[in-house]
Amino acid sequence: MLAWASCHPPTDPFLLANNLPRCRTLRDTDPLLSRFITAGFLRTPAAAADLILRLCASLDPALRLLARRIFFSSMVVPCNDPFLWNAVIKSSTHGPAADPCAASLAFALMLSAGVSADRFSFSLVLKACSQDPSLHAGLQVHAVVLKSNLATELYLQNCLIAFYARGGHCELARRVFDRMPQRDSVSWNSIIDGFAKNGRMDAVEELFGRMKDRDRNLVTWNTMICCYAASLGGINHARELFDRMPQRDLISWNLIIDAYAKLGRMENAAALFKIMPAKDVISWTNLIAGYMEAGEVGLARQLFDEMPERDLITWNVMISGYVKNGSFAQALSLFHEMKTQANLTPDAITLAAALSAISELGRIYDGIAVHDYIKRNRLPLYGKLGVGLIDMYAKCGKLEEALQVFEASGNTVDHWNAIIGGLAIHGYGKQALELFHAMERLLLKPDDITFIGVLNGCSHAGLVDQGLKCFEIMKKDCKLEPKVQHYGCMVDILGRAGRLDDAWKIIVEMPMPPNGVIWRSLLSACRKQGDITMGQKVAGTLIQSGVCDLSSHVLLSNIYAGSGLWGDVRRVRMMMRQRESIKIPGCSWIELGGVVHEFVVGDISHPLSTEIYSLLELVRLQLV
DNA sequence: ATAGGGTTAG
Repeated sequence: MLAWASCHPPTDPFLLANNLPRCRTLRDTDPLLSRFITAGFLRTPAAAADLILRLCASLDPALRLLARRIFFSSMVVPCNDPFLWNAVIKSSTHGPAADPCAASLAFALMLSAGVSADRFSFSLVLKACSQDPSLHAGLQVHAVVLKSNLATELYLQNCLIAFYARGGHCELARRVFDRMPQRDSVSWNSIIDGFAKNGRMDAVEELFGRMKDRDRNLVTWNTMICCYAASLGGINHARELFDRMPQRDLISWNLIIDAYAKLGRMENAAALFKIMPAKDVISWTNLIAGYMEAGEVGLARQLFDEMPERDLITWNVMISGYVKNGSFAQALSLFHEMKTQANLTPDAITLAAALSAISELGRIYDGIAVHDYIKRNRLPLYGKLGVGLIDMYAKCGKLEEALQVFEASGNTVDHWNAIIGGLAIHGYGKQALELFHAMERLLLKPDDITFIGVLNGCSHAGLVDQGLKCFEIMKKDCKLEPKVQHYGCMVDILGRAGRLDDAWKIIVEMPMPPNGVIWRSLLSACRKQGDITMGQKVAGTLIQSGVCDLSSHVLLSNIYAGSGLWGDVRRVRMMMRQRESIKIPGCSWIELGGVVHEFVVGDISHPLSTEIYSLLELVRLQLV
């Protein structure tokens, strides 16, 4: 418990807070707390209550945490007024430093302190409970509602419907709804939205049909547009509703335009965008996202430059849009522009997009800078950020660092996939396999991406039996249907081991048509084994199926060359010339002294090529 | 930052 401190005329708490370096953790706020005490903010319970209220409303997470700490350690309980309790609960429910557990805890403490909860307390704590996937806390709050004298209030019934609907328990929401003596628009809208979000269109239609026309308001119509837009083939129905509704607001327009954009129907989206009466940042951002998804990077950029204001989501859409379309350099330059010019703080989505651009470009120093930023700001690694970091370090060849991040971050399948895949592409097949078995021991369910990594690792490390075994585990134990990539890995594994007939068998027996990559993988195995008969058989099939391209010709001619069949080499070369194929050279990069050099395979004119080749040779020797 | 709530859009 805090002692009530001696008096001093209170000044502004935010002036005191601003004079300290930015608080990031509860510990950082300790000096601030002692200054609050000496300044007299905790002189009386009333003064303390005032301070807590102000801190709870702050946008600084550390200050909100401090408020809760002062509140709980001093037990400022002003008679039976729930006002202060509600402020504390709200500070843990909304905005920065949101913490559903703290909200439920405050609510429970409130009840045990003998303060009876009011309508605000219930609605706040129910909102906090809906973040928790388990129903436990929420069901208990429901019981407290029923025992209180507020059980019959329409407003609280609506809160309960929203709580159950948000958690996906629409049948329970329906039970509350059905037992209500009277309902208003909010009740109807909440229950409809609950069913809509769970794909229960049958219930949505039934409920909407039963609604009286005077109960249907703008929110109802917008909710209906939203759920038809999200359901398969529902766009025309959504448009019908949009045209039929009595009046439309900005949300209605944004919903219908976004529905078209999500389907890639950009001409419809753009037409409506042009005629809408007012546009906000969401309208612009949705249209940009649609163009990015459709691969129209230029049009997206044009809109981005044209729009009056951009927020964090706009920048995120642009940066991840560039990444999706393979424009990694543009993604990175926009990322830097965002920090320097837009004065916005990147969030986990921005950083994850930036990391994937960085790993594609191999810009390890940018990657380390992002990692430092994440560490400085204590951003959690359990989501996409951890995965992005592991992937970035692995793709840049820094496997030690990748493993370190892996150990420090969350343990979702995606984290495991990133590290297993990273080890695999660098030839550490044994380690990839070990991690795969560790995953099994932890009863973590591998997915199809996991197996691409594992099989890839077996292929690179020549682990034939283990590869075959994993393929069986995938089908039998995990009940996963192998995709064309998995069959490709198997062809690779068998081909490298010289089991060309088995590889051939995989290709002809797989349930989907083989692609060019898979044939070329076998063809290149034929070249390595010097198996002309199989090589010709494969090449023949390739040419017949029309997926034959230049690299297949090159492989075939190499097979002949390897066996000294120079006549056949000439024949293939002739075929290549006849098709007037243009050689698309292989391209790679390497980093020397912090500068990334792009170079083209076979391009002797590159000033660094000699150096690069000797370096690559060194790397290869070290790996052996 | 300056006193609280239930339904709709990225």
